Amino acid sequence: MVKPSKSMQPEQVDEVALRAGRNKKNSMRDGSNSFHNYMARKIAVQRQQFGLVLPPPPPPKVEPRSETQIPQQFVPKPPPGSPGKSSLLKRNVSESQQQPSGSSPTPKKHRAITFELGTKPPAQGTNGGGKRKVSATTSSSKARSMLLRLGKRHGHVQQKKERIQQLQRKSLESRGDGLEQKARHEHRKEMEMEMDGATMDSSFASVDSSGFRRTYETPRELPLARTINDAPSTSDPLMSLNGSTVKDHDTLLTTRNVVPSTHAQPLTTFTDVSQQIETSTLELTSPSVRRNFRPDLFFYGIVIKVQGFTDPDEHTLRRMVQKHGGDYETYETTRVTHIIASAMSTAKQNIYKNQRRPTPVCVPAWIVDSVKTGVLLPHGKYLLNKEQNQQGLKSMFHGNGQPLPVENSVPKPTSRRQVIPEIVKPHTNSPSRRSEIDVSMVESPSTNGQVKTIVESASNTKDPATPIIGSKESRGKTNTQFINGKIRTVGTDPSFVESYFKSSRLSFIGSYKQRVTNKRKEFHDNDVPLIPADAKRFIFHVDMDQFFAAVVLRNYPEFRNRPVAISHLGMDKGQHVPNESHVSFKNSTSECATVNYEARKYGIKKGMFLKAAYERCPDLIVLKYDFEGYDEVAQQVLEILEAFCADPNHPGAVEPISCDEYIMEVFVDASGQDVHEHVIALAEELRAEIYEKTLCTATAGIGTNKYLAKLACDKAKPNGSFVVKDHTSLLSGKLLRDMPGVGWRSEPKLKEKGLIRVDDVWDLGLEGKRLLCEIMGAKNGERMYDFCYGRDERDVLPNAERKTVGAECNYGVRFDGPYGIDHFMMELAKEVEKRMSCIGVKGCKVTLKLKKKKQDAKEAPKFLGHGRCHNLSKSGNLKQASRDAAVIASLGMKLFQQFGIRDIHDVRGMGIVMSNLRDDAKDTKTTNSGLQQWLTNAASTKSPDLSSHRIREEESSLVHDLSEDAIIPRYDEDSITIPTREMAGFVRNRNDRGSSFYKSQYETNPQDPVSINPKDALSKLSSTAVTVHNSMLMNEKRLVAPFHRVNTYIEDLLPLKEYLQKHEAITEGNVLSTCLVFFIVVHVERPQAVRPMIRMMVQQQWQSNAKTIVSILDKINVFLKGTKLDKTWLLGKG
DNA sequence: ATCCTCCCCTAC
DNA sequence: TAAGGTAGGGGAGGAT
Ligand SMILES: Nc1ccn([C@H]2C[C@H](O)[C@@H](COP(=O)(O)OP(=O)(O)OP(=O)(O)O)O2)c(=O)n1
Ligand SMILES: [Mg+2]
Ligand SMILES: [Mg+2]
Ligand SMILES: [Mg+2]
Repeated sequence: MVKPSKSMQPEQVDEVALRAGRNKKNSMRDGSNSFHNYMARKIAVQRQQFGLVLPPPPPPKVEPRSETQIPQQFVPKPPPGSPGKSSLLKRNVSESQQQPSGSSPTPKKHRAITFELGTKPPAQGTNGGGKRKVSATTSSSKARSMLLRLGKRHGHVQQKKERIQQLQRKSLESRGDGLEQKARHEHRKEMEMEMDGATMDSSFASVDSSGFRRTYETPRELPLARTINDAPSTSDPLMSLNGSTVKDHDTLLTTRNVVPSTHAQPLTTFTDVSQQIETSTLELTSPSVRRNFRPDLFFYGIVIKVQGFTDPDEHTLRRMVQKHGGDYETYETTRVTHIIASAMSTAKQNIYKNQRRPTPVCVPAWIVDSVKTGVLLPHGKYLLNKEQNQQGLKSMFHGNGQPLPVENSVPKPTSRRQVIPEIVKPHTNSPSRRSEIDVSMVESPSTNGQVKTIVESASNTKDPATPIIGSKESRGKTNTQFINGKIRTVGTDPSFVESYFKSSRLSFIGSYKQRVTNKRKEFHDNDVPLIPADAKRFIFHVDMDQFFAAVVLRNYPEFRNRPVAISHLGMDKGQHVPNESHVSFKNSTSECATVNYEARKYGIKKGMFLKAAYERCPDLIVLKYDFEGYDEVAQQVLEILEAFCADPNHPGAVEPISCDEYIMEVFVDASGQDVHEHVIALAEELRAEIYEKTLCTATAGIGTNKYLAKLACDKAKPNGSFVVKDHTSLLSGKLLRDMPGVGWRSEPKLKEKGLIRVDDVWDLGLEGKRLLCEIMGAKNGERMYDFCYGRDERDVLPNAERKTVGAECNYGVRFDGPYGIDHFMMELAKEVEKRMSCIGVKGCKVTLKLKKKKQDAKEAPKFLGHGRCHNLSKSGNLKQASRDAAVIASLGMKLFQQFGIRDIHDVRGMGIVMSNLRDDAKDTKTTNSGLQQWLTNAASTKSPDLSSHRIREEESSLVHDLSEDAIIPRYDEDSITIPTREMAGFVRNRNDRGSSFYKSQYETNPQDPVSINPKDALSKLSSTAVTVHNSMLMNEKRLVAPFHRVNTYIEDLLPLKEYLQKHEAITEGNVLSTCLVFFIVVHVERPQAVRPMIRMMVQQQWQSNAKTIVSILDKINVFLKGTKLDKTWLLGKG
């Protein structure tokens, strides 16, 4: 059994094992002692200096089930025998003991490792399929020792292979009966869909549009044996007909996003020229440059290496290139796209020429002229010894080999300008103009035949605007149920939509997160204390128990131990005796939002129809929603958590997930004895406070990442807390269905391939990963695979930027009254307008969502539900950002007509979603530049909101200046040998998308040693900061980098830094200045998270390197014009 | 290669 | 009779 050794993080074990195969050959060969030593020390150093990012030290051998079970005197325990913690625990244990048939008796972990060793495709290389290359580096030496320890297990490889074949056979077989299985699944689906008919018992109804969406949870026990009368045909003639209609409209009304003219950035005088020229010189430019996002970064995607003596010198060239978005390498790496040289021997030139993808060798004038012109000039005419190289290179790099006019150097823009419009015009201008909707168009034009159908079907009400409300009131049954003798629907009740949103629980929980984030923004209360430098990072996942029920039950203590469901049919507030309305439950398709744990014993699930719940438990107590109560409790909980995070003893940040769920990132002092006990104590403190203040119980799960925290929370539920010490035992037996990202659609697909539990993925190793990617998609598959090994790199984002605002209504949509589509549309638009003005945004893009009844669909199983529908959507753009309901509705109607709906009664739901949002404040914002804000905010430890900031030119200049200053070599000439090219950073970064366009195939082994000048090494360190900077600008289109990404880069640099320091090739001062620049230059999502690193360095270095620090600060202060940053800022308060 | 549109899926 | 929303991630496929 491979146990994490003392020096190894438990979480890293799997990673090491995973990478062992990849690095096996090299690491076996790598005998470099210093390298090995370095690696051994790396963890310790990392923890010391950047400790906040690492998982906790290995626990001292953990019993799988010895998790902390804190006594819960202060909260009511679930009633004895309830399916609470103990029984959940039991279930988990039994699951974990279950071995999938055919699995070997070897402990799972071993099997996973040996498998990977045996099956790793050798060609994968160091890039690791998007994995961080640091980890690969980190792993290699550890992997080596690991391999030694594992050596004896090589015999298992063969065994493993047989096992794989066996499994493959199995999966083939199951594919055979997979047909049947699939058919069965389809069958079930159809059955559910057919529950349209009142004939079906619809305990499990709740099926959506395409009949597929279930709103109840974990419907696993759904009986499969039921039958239906007829299987509806899968094709829908009406639909295809409509499809073609839509297409026709499409060509007429195609809408295309057009960058408004106001979008152009204030740039050099070359701006417009450059945009045009870039279009015409595509073959020379990275695709990204084609975007007019930042035309001044015309070197983006270009990576130069300067060879020999040049004029201007290497340094100047580097600066020029980086300033305009390009990059620079001191040595030849795979990233290099162009060699810059004034002279070169023929032999050397031939080397470049004979590469599989020749690297062009250009004269420095290419850079100089490009900068002068402000555009990326074709390098063709700047090739060194042009005549010699022209043939080969031209065909390589110039597509159709169009000869580049020699006189096409500097003043060419003018002559080009005449040519380009002919090419550009038809592509961008005309179609867009046609499609844009004029904002001034406010009148609803939609009174054509189609829409009029509505009115036809209307009852003969003369004045639909003033319906006689409650004419049936005298009957006394319901005051609000009927209107003019008809059931309230979108068609009969003019304010149906408005009141609907007030009563919809799903609308409530769906909009909660945005509501609360918005509220929090107003408070500006993000004063987060500094994080201790030696802090350890934990994620707390806090989820309220049976939330909707718990809140309501505060007013009904007598029902606490009775089965309770929350539904609209619940008894009135204040009423404490269940009335005889039980009879009405028997047929009710009202949904139970949640049920308490007592009711869950009966098998009642969240989202179940009331009639199904009642069937399972006739004693069920049904209570009404209390939305205000939910908001109130949610706010109390949030306040408690935020206060907790503001405590300097354990600072952190809260990300709201929903009204009853929060994720906290907490930095905990790890110097104490038992960290795990410590965090559990913290969690219990929190839970006690939550209960005291809200009388509702919460559950807390703690882990080193989001997934593990969630896992812990699931395990601890209800009313408990749990910290993950050994994630392997926790993951063992875990159903994949219970993983985030796996819902009711994916579950059967996974099952079909034999993937049911995490163990199944373990058994299959990389084959399992392949399957996951195949079923779940590349990204999700990869993520799930990582989850299976307890890995999760998702960042905690307390203030995620909102991208869309929408409102939809798929309930009660029947046009059986005076009000038609246009009214419905306007109601939705008004709702959207309301929501947009709440947060102060406008939008450019309008998306109309439509539910259209399937032709063969019967009446919906749910009362006034939508039944089986086609889900359609169509979008169009406004010329100018707007939130005006009339404008939105107008475009909405246009889009609606494009659907070509024949019968208005087929419409079962509609929604409007606005995107391409722009902040109202944007226009008036003439405040500090982003970098100024960042620095100032960092000084006051407030979280800046720069999420949509675009960097200005002077900011880039500062970045580049600082990065240059960081280079203070100690020895100018001596070179030093770095054990591997990889460590020296000579490997393409996974995020380097820009250079892939050229991907020079200069073959090198990343594990080869390489000799470099320390000065260049440092230059590499600081230029990485610039690389991040440029990459954020071009790829993310925003200034602020996610924390974990920055961390990745830091980790990338660590080995090199360490090595150089160890060999005294650089001074501490060098490192300090470089790192300082790095942190200052790279704008991180939450500056308070990186501040401890800065603090740490400054504290250590102040004595010996005050001069360096002061000079950096001076530069910043000049930039800030007034705001004074001094040592105190770097060191933090006190 | 990248963008855009339309769609599916998931979570609460 | 009841209130099946909301927002984001991601993929396929076509246009550029
Ligand atoms: N299909 C669903 C799922 C949830 N909710 C609402 C009611 C829940 O109370 C609340 C929170 O969802 P949870 O999944 O956290 O469920 P509970 O808090 O009710 O129970 P648990 O103790 O399992 O967390 O969201 C809902 O209305 N409909
Ligand atoms: Mg909950
Ligand atoms: Mg929850
Ligand atoms: Mg799941």
